[in-house]
Amino acid sequence: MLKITAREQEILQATMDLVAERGLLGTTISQIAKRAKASPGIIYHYFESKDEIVHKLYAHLINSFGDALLANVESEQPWEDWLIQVWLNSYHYFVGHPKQAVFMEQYKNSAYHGRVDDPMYANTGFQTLIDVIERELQNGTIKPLPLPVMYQLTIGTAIGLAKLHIEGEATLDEQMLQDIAQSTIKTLKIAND
Amino acid sequence: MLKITAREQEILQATMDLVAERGLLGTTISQIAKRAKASPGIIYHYFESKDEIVHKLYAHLINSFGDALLANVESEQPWEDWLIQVWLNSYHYFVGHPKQAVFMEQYKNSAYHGRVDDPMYANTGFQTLIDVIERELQNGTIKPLPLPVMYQLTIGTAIGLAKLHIEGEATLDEQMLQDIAQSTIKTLKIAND
Amino acid sequence: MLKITAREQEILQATMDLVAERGLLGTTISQIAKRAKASPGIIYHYFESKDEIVHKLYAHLINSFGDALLANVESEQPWEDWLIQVWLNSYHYFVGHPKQAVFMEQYKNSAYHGRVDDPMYANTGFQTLIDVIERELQNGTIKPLPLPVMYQLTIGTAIGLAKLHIEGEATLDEQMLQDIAQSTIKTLKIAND
Amino acid sequence: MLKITAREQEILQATMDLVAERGLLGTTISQIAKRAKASPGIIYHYFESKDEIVHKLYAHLINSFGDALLANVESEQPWEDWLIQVWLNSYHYFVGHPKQAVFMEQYKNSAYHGRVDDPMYANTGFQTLIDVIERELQNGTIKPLPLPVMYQLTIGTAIGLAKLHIEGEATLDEQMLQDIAQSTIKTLKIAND
DNA sequence: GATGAATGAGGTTTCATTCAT
DNA sequence: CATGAATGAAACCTCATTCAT
Repeated sequence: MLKITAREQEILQATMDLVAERGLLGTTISQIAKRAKASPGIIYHYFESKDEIVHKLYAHLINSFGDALLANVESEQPWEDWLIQVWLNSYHYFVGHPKQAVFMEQYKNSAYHGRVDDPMYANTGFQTLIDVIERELQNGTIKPLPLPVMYQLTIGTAIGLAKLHIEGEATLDEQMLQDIAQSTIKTLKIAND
Repeated sequence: MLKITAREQEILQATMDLVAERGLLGTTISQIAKRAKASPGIIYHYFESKDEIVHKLYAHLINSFGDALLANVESEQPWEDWLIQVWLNSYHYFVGHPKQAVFMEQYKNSAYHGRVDDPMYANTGFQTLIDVIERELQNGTIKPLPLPVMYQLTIGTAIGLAKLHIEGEATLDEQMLQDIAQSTIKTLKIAND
Repeated sequence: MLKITAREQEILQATMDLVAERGLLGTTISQIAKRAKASPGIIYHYFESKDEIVHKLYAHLINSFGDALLANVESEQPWEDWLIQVWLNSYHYFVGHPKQAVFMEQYKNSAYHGRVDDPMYANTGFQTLIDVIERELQNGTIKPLPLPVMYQLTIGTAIGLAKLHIEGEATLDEQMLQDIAQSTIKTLKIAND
Repeated sequence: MLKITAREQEILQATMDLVAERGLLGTTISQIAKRAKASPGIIYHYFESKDEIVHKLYAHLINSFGDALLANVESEQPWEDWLIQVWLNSYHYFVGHPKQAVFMEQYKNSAYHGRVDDPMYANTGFQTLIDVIERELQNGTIKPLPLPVMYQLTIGTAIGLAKLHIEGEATLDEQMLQDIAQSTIKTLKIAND
């Protein structure tokens, strides 16, 4: 786990806020400095480049998201209930953290993404998710789909819906969410009747 | 429908290729000119600005995608089969047109998007899709969800999976696709047993 | 005297109109072509360059102004009355030809001016004016001032006032004009009492 | 009164020099940078745009000219003598500051002028001049002419003559100047005999 | 005569990064 | 640690001029 000083934290925070407002390329080092009440020069004392700021911020947010995935889930739950809770956690995380959502989306659609390993897979939250899925694959309870496909069919859908909420295009009540979560998880399940 | 000359077509094509390679902001007018075997100046004979190129290209691709949505679908089919076919069409369109997919994704996550009306809703393919959904909403066969939510749960999922394919992260055989398509459509359906 | 074809006349007219609207450097060959219902290419059949258009237009307008100077003046008049009439002619010419006024002002404050001989001195109207002044200089009725100074003190003032009218900053009735004309001419006169 | 740093002063100075040599539109940011021994980029650290440089320079020069108007004038003088002194000040200011004269002329005949309030009227020198004129208007000693007309008939004439001097077309000795100044001021005066 | 697509140098402006203080 | 002036490459865009048709 990276150590992050308070000053670095302020810089990352300023970056996230600005990217949420103006996009990744609309955000300049000068703006970050001003927002973080710092000078452009000092930014380079804490970070090597704009790239490093962006990558570290992404890694930071991925960690934060990974932790949120496991909130309120208990390992003794049946796997379907467990996954539904993770699904809901994804949705609520992004709805409750719109700036993070915008930043991550910007990141993934930028020249930054793909140039370094995605730190998502180094996160404990995701690892736990992967572990559960692989266990159930071996138990023969879920369809033998590639992991990214499963991720897309579940968390991907939750995030997509959260983005609709953020953009004000559609809001869902808790009942509907539960219903949709159940349906999407069921897509993975091997029908046994 | 806009008339597009051969020269304009070449410029749009060059733009799409480059954006697929380097992203929207990584693509410059000079590069477009060089790729289209033209001079930077002449670009502005055909288009008013880089913005206009990008918007027109997006509108063009949306049209192309909208047309593809309705390929091989017949109006007499039961709506579930109809939608499944549209779902599969979405998937295959993006798998078969990866550059288009990358461009459209870049566009939606850029400062360009949202500054003009999304031409998606003016397209016949999408209109037909919307008509079918609204008809079934009135027939009481599908859940009363906001349209964007339905779009996300169906076409959104198809596109997400196609992107995985494009990025080489996961490939699905036709059998799996059919299965997933059926499951995602079923998410919309009101359970009647 | 230059021969000017109808087509050339149209181009010069379009140029003057546009310069009056947008300034000398705000006027492009393309705009001139469009306004003259021609193509950019054909402009270069009639003129060597934008410079030539501008210079020829200026020469043309200077001629026109020079002719206007002598309207309604009769050689038998006393020289003061003669000059007053010329003064008024100057004023009324510019008030009645605001586009010409704007163009000539733009021209004189541009890189164009000074690079070629000012065609003003080759014009019959101005020559007559100069002749009258030099005759009176020899008659000892007017002060021995350099010609440009006399021009400035008389016609220069008239033009300056006409510009105020054109810009809507001040209008003068005929009575006032007469009065001012008389006063400015008197400035030249040697006091003989 | 705006604070202007030494660096800003250098940039404005370079701009004025270049405009005097090549005109307003013939002067580029690169040239200004080079003349001010700076890089093009740093210009934008001090000014928002080329426009801002031009407007600020004009405002600065107007102030300087306004101050010069009142040099050596004493409020106890009869108004005619007072105005004659102001007239001579105008003339000598422009003769002694030819670059300023060229710049201001360029400015007034450009697209820059008229887009912002003319700072001339916010200057104490001009205000004092206007005050004196309005006072005498009420005293009934000068003709009821619009202010711009009076300005043209007096200061406008002085500036016009100064320009002749700058362009090397005509020089006037102090005696002639006094004489001309007296005559032009007399044009304003109501004849009382 | 006439068209209008094409060129390419050059304009203004932006911004990640450096460095003297 | 901290500042912010400075750099300079590169972006978008304009436009006088040419030339194949």
